[in-house]
Amino acid sequence: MSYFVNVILPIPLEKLFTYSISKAEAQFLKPGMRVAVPFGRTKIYSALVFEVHSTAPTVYEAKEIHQILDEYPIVNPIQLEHWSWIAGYYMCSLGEVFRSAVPSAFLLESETLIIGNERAVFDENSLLDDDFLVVEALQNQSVLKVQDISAIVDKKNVLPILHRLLEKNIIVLKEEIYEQYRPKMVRYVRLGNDYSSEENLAVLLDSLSRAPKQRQVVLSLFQLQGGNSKPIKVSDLEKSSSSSSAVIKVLVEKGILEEYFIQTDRVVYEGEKGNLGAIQLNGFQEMALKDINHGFEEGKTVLLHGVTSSGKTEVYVKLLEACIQSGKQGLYLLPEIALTTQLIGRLQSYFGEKVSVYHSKYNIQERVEVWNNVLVQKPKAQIVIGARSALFLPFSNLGLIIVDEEHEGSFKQYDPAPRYHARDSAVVLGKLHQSPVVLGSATPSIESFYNAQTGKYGYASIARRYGNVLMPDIELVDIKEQTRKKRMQGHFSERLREEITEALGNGEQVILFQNRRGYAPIVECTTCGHSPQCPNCDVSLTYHQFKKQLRCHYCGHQKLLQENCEACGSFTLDTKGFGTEQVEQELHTLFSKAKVGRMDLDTTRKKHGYEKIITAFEQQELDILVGTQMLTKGLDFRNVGLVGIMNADSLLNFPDFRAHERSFQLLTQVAGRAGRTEKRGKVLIQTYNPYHQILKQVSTNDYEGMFREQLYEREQYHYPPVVKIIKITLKHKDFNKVNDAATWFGQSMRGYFKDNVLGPEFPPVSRIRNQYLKNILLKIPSNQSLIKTKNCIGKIERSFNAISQYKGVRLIYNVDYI
DNA sequence: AGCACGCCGACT
DNA sequence: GTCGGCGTGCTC
Repeated sequence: MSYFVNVILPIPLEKLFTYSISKAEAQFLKPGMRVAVPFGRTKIYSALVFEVHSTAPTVYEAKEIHQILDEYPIVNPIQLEHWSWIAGYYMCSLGEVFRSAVPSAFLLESETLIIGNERAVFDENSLLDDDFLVVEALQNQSVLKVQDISAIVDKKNVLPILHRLLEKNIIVLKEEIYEQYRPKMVRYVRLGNDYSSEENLAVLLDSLSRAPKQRQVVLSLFQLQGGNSKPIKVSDLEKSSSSSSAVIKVLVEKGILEEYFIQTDRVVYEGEKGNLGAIQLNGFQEMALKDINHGFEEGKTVLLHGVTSSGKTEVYVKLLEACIQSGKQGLYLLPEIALTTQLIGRLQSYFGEKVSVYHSKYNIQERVEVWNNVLVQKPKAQIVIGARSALFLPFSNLGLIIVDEEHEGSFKQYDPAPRYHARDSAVVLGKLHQSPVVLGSATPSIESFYNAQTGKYGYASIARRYGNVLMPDIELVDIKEQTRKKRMQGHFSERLREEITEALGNGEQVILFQNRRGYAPIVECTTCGHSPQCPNCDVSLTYHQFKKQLRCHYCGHQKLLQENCEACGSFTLDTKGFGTEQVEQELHTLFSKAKVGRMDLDTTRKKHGYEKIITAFEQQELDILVGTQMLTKGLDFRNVGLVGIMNADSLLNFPDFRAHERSFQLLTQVAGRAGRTEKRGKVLIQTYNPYHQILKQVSTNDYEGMFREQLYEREQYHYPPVVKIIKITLKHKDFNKVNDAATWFGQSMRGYFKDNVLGPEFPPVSRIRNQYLKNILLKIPSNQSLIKTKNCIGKIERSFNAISQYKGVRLIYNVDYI
């Protein structure tokens, strides 16, 4: 009998691949273990075992696996089931889910190594120049990588060289896969065995009298040890003896010191022990908790709708407490940007070292550690707080999933596939684990609130702010009128200036929100009207004053701003629109004494940039903080008396059916940053259109009014949650090809789905990185089968792929597009 | 997705 | 003449 495995490869191919294995391997291998397999002519990939069987493939000969990479499954059956659901629902391959679900360190790829053949006999003079360079390099270094060769000969394509050398038997190739994860080993030292007794030590110190540095090190070691036998890190010793590693190295070589290694965790929590159960819920929170548990009993996902600053976190803590007391694992999902030190710190102070954190700013090594801790159910990973990808950790015993800020669009992955929504995938994961799920928000998404209204989800609410702090007082400022009366200074209305002055006078801090980074989104020549465009994308370049640069926010292209117009040469350049940089600059002139900070992608790109700004603001080193929507998320500043929204219209006029919902959420969330203590906070919203319905609803905090109105509109025009939508994007560098292909695809779709197909239509930015885009939107009414619909799209795709003139046009499916 | 193979312009 | 460009087809 022969044995086979079907494996998932981390590539966007629909099928599983079959490899042959020995009987022993068949007995050892389990689904969820990784194997290295040869793929194509040269590559070796890490693949994940999906099933072990003994049915030989009929139309091809299965290759043998290269090696087994795991001793036990790193992915469990529940995950595989969850992945299958994601692949099916979001229309992508299992391989794509695999690729984004596991830490990249698990996905080893092979690298071709070039090794010199020592026994080769050849005439050096017969070699070409390039070949000779390689041979020469191999004499110094026994192993070379392909990119090394490429650097040596300064050519991109080194295959011909390798071919020639291979033919002459001068080199051998080897495919090597690397385990990327290395446990972190910390170097420790102790005194060598010969010197353990006191007399010997005296002798030793004597003998070192002429080597003061070394003597100092030995003395320091003693001090550090302080009588007990705890291990001493080399790095600590270096520090306390203020000597170099060279000195220690000499001592080790002399045998006076002995070094040894201990494997340690990269991710360690260094705080106080958790003080479980120390929190006391107020009546409103208590009610919400009861409602949530009631929903859980009915087996429902529960929406927790609590106004900003109502103390949802405490309710989560109570839920998590119950979860870990029953010995289960808890998962707390947050949007990436809301994963602040503030919140993590709070959770850790409740749960101590039972909390692990998992998000994209962690390096791959740290992620592997969290993964492994969850896999073996270590207590230190009993609660995981993380961004959307934490959903993929190998939980086997989930007892609770919290999705906080559930309305956040960033829970939906946009690119690459799988384009999954972490909130919805979490609900499915909860079902698989029979674990309850709570979705929390101050401004629930229309979808979730709709689900709560229709009884699909349970509902709990906290309508009061914690400590009975009043909701902020929201005032709309008509900047059209202000402009007419010439009361504007830069982008600041008279009211805003007054309020800022007052707040600063009271020693309060101010947050100003402008949802656009850079100085100005458009630079325009007032003589000829020309404005610099991105060469790769169909957008104007944004001016960043800091480096006098023009930048494309889509592809990252940048160049220096010239002083005169690049089209007509005149010096009459002007800017249109404004971003955070400009607000910051205006503040410097208007409030020259205030210390101003800016928080946007440009100032937080570095690993700790974000934290630095937040800490500076928290510790009141800054008076005014200007920022983009980053500052709406989960930040809790005590001393903010005023929040100003520089321009609400840019949000409201966004060409999308969710624009109003999103504006309401964003504005309410920013407003929520104001006045989190006894004093009532003030919010000023500057707008050209103060009578806009959404702004009124924001100012009266009328979520339900907003919901009713939006739902009515979506029922009228058929948008979610009344229908499901799939956005299909066609992408190619040739404009006409995309156009024709999209027309064909749209027509085929219309053949099946009639008026439920919208487009094809060019998106607002129709070319990104030199690729043209065109979208088709499919609406799926609730009574239409999703599976049948997707099968049907699949059929159209197959016909499409058979048309040679559309070859190379990429199809991108985005289910539940946000 | 990679990556090989194959065919075509522009330079050492 | 080679070098490197991209189109095409396949991967157990």
